[in-house]
Amino acid sequence: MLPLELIRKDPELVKRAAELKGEPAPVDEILRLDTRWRQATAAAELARAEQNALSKEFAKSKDQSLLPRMKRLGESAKFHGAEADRLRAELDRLLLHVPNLFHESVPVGESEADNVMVREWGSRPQLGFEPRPHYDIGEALDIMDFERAARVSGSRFAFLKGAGARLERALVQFMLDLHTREHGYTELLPPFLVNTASMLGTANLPKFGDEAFRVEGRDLWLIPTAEVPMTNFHRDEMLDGSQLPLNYVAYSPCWRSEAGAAGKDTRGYIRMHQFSKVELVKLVKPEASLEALEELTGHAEVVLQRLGLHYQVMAMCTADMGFAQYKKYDINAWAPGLGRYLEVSSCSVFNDFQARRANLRYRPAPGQPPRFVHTLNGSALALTRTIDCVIETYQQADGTVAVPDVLKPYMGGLEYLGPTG
RNA sequence: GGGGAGGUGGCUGAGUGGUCGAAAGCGUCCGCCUGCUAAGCGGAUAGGGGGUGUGAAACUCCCUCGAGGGUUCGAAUCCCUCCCUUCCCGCCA
Repeated sequence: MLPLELIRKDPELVKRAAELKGEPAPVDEILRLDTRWRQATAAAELARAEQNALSKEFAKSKDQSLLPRMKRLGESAKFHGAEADRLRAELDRLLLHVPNLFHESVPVGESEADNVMVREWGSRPQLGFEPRPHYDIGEALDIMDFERAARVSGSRFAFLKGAGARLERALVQFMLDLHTREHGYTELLPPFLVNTASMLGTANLPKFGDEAFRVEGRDLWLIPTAEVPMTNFHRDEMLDGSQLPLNYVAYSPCWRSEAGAAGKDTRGYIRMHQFSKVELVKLVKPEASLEALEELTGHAEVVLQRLGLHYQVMAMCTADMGFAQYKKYDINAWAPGLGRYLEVSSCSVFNDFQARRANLRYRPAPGQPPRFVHTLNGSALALTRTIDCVIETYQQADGTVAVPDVLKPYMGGLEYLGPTG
């Protein structure tokens, strides 16, 4: 959420940013409501001030003749106050629909095609034979099962089996160990269901409710990402400046309805209603947030480097960036069998956009007024697509899949995923 | 699910109708004292919003004691609903 003062002071800036992001922003409506709200507030406060003054007098003098006036003032304050509350509620509702600004370094663009590659690591491997997609390999080795998953749950679900299930577990373990031991993150195992307030805090609501699954009859949502419980971990707290930055890593399943993706990535282990992810979240001081984004992105990249997977880091352009992000990098890893890059990570900085919604504050130093923290998050990594890239990159001519060196300790020393695996 | 207790500032915790945004303590900051540190002494210290206004300030008013509603001229305090925490009982992986 953007501060109302900013919208008042520079509505054109807010409008322009929203336009470039391709998001509607009810700026003019907000300005109109703001004016009316302030008028109603002034009227209510005037009446209440007078009422308070008389009330003090009455407490001392018990002068009964004051009562009728006090009663009238009370009614007036109530009347204007109710109007002010109504306008403010509408104002707050609209404020939740105003997208975040973006950093000046974000490329202006109209579509995915305008994203800018900022670096790449490795190169497309030459396998010396026709590479197969992960779903063919997975089914041939009997480590991925889409048919039974469709029967048990529906489309966009999968079973992993045997060495496939173990591979995902190994990857999770490897990522968590890397980030906790080498990158200084504290591990959380968060709740996988959260309430509406948390979804609002990270800006998954009100705009993206269609994307999430909701528990019927309860105020609970299946998390679309661990970012939601993680970023809300310190909701409504007053942090001490000396505690920052806070770095958290968590494994969780993620659930998404994929409402807008009908017909897209229907084949394979790519776009699932449920997928596993290792997520990084940082709470930092405002002046440190852009640097923290680079650091966070780097931490995600290390995972791919250790796995020996070729990838590109893309700076998202305005149109591809989304409602809440201030700046965002996607990391796309190469899947030789599919012959395309898969988005395995998305790393974003939100500035104080989420912090305002979730009331994440810190006191820079004793005696100083509180400030909002800046929040960041990034996948490191999404397991589905990482597994695809591992399988497709390490596939052998004989149909087996070599286990990357870093994963061998997590796979009980297993060298190859084979039919017996 | 049944019954009890409770949710107050950065923290602990008092406060059952007006003089309470709120005692006291802790923490923190400033000053004094001390060769230095500790101790001691004095002072300061919640958040949010509106108005006037400035380079910053300053002044002033309003709101906020878990959330929402009600009673009252007036609510942290009384009533209702909900949420959360905790204890006992029941159920249960």
